[in-house]
Amino acid sequence: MPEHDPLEAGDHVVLIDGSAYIFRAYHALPPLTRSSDKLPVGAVAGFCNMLWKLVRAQGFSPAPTHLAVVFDKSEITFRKEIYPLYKAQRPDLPEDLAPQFPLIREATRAFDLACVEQSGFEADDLMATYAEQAKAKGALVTIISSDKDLMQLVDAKVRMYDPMKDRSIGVDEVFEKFGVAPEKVVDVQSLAGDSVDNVPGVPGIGIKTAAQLLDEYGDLDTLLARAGEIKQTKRRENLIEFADQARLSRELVTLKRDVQLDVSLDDIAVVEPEGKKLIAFLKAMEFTTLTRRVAEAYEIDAAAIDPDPGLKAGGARSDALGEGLDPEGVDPTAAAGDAAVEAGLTPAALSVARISEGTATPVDRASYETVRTLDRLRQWVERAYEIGFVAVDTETTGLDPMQADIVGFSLATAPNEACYVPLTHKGGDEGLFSEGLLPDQVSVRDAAEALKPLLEDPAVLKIGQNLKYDWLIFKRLGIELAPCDDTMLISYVLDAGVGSHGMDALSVRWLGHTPIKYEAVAGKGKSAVSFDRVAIDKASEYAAEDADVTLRLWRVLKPRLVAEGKTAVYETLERPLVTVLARMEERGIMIDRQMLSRLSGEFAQGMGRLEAEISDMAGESFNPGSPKQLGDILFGKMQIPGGRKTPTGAWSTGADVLEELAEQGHELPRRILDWRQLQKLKSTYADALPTYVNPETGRVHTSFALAATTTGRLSSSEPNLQNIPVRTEEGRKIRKAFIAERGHKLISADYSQIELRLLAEIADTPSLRQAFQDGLDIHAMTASEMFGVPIAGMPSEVRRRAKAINFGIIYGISAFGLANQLSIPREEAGAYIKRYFERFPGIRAYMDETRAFAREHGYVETLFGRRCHYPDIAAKNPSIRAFNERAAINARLQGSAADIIRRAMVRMEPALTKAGLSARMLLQVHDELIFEVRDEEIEATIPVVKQVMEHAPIPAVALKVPLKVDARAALNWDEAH
DNA sequence: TAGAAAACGTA
DNA sequence: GTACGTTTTCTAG
Repeated sequence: MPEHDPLEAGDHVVLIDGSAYIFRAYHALPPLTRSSDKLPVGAVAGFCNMLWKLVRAQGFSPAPTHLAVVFDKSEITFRKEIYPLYKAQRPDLPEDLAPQFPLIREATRAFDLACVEQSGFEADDLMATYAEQAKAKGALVTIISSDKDLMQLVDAKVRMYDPMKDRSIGVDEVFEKFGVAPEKVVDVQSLAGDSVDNVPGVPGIGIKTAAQLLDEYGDLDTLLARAGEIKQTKRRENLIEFADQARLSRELVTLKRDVQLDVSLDDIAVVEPEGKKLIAFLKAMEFTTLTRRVAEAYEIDAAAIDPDPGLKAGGARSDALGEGLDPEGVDPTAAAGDAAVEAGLTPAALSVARISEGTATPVDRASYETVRTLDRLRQWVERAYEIGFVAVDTETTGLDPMQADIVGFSLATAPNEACYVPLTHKGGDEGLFSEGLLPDQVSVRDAAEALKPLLEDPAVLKIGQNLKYDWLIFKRLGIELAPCDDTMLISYVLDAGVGSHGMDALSVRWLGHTPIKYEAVAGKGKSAVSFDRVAIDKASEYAAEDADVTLRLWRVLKPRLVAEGKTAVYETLERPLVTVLARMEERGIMIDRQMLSRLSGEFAQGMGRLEAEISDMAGESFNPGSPKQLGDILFGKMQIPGGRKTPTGAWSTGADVLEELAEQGHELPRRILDWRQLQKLKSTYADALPTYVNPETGRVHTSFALAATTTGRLSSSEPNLQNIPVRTEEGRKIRKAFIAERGHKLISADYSQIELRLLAEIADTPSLRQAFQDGLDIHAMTASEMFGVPIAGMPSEVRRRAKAINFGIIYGISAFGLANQLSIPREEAGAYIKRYFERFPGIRAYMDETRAFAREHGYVETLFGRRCHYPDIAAKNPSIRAFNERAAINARLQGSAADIIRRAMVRMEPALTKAGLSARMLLQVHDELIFEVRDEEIEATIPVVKQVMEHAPIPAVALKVPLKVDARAALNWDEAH
């Protein structure tokens, strides 16, 4: 905190009535919207211009030494308590005004000025108190407002200024308005009342009469005491009858001048704004003129400063989905619009407000509680019930949710309101027999029992980061977490392609806060300990912070879903998949370890044979696995021409290079290729897979990542079961080792040509669409169109080229890439592409449109509204730019396909259940689903699976192109595929 | 001993 | 030409 100058005589205190300013500016200034996303910013612009003039002391003397922008806090004030009708008939906020409130607060912070609000009090009371204190110290006060309620404060040292009319309001102007001196203004208002604020006053008495009466009787109390003397009958009767109402009105209109201020007068001393922060804000608002002025004043290059990322245009667009959400698939507690409705804000306004809230309250680790007793835990559970949501995070002994044991968990119910519940932390002594639990911990059994009703209660939303992990941990404790919100997935829906979605990164990005690193509490590398060996106080800070941060992220990110029209994407493609994938991981798949072990031996033998031949041919023994040594042998010692270099300048010994050399008749490269194949199959599959078998289940449980790709595809790891070999005969031996349990078979169901079909759909190419509708061989048909060769009796080489072109199109084709793929000159590849576009002009248009859209918006969207961001799409470097363009073109197709199979997966289990089938979905490999099915249910299951997959786009999107799914059952994955 | 690079498995 | 994850080797610390 900067040092504040104490206020002294002669200082100038400026108080801005923030809320009133917004209303006045909104009505007085022409409407202005931010050009990129039409966010209304008229009042914000006026406000910023005014602040800039104030801090630069332009046309405003003396220069302010202290300044605060004062807001109403939208809560119950003492006035509401004494008179519930007070300000009860305020009209609803205009839709384009509401979002400007939080922005004005942001603007104030950007100017480094104090932003003051205090619950229980209106802005007027706070200003009255500041004015009173300033006056007492001999300072001059200016209140920027035209609210007549503030006129009671005016005197020789306190003036008002109406920013809209640009006029000063002193004692004379107040007299003009009320017909009395400022100190009598309260009495006038008590009599005359105020229809706007619903202050009752005395019927039949307006300002004029009130002033006249007060002139005659002196003050309100005297007047009411002597009301019987008044000649006019009606007026006399009213004054007597409504005397109490007048006194009540006085209580309402009299401003409190003795509020206990949270922010002292000294705290609002003016400091020079930090130019960069201010420019970042102004740029985000797209106020170009003021940005330029500020930049000039500070001699800063505005172009070098990025717009405030939390505030810049995010593109508030409506949902791409026209479908109503499946009623059964949507959680009642998930209604993201609720918060907006409650707060009386539009979704965009709430979103902006929450983004600024994110950085407002610092994380205070001292506020966290370590829960030591079941009683305290029950109180936290009670608290979660009260508010209807709770952030949850588990701490465990490892990273594998199928093996790790719970050590403790944390809960958070509000920012800085978080706790950690240690369960199984262990003591320091390393004795062989005494692995003693530390004292004062709730037992796992008691905790699970206390938590289960809460975590399974459909009325309480559980919030987490990467909840699939915690879901599995709780599942193993007999708890099925529901309903859930996952901050990682919300971030992924909103910002796929922008940074990572890990908690630490999100915290830095949205909360400006760096959480404690896991390594800092548990150590890393050799000295790492499992979490149950971490001291409880350290663990507590770390874990409670995780829950706290998760909750804060949820408050920031969740409203963005509504504001940016991405609720349907989140609700249909992300949220329901958490449990679907968790169950798939939980089931795992069976492998034949004996078969893999035998294969490993075979591969080792083959490698040994090859190694002997290789060293013979090379004339020396070397490591065939070393690209460096191999390069030296091939291109150094053996002087084989035609070598290429890798980007780092080393000899390239990739498969494509070795393949070329082999075709030229060189024997050694062929042997190396064979050796590498065996090496790969042995190390990555035959040897590695058995190490992943879970000792308790005897099966392999992969981990599917939901938020790892830019396009919406899943990824699989530990082990990656999405890259099990299939292309070569040797490789397929590995695949044969994936088997079904006794009495079952594996069903593999895969979409045929789904991305090409989506190309035909999205690029709206009738000839391609027709080909799919007619069930033609699409590559042959392409070849026939391009080269004029009839499909019947087509040479396989012609079809192969057309197939390469079709794939090239999906990948965003370049002549360079196609030439590489087909081993033809670049010119020839270019000619192919040209001819392709002549035959299919719609596809060229599709690619051009996608490029232009991505360039303009920085993202593309799938058929289902999923956004894939490409922040480098406008890079100056042409190869980076071209790469991003190809990726964006591919993303619409790959991403739409990913959306479709996600939809199928979400619907699959209910469809199977409904059909009375027990099939278990085990794996997803991008366009393929693997099931384990009881022998007697195979025939009934296949049509259900096909039906769900082929109709997955309905009803969100009705494709003109049919989707085709091939499904087969067998004892192992190779034969099912 | 950690991280980059090269290589290669899949859709 | 797109999208991934894993393994081994190599290099810098």
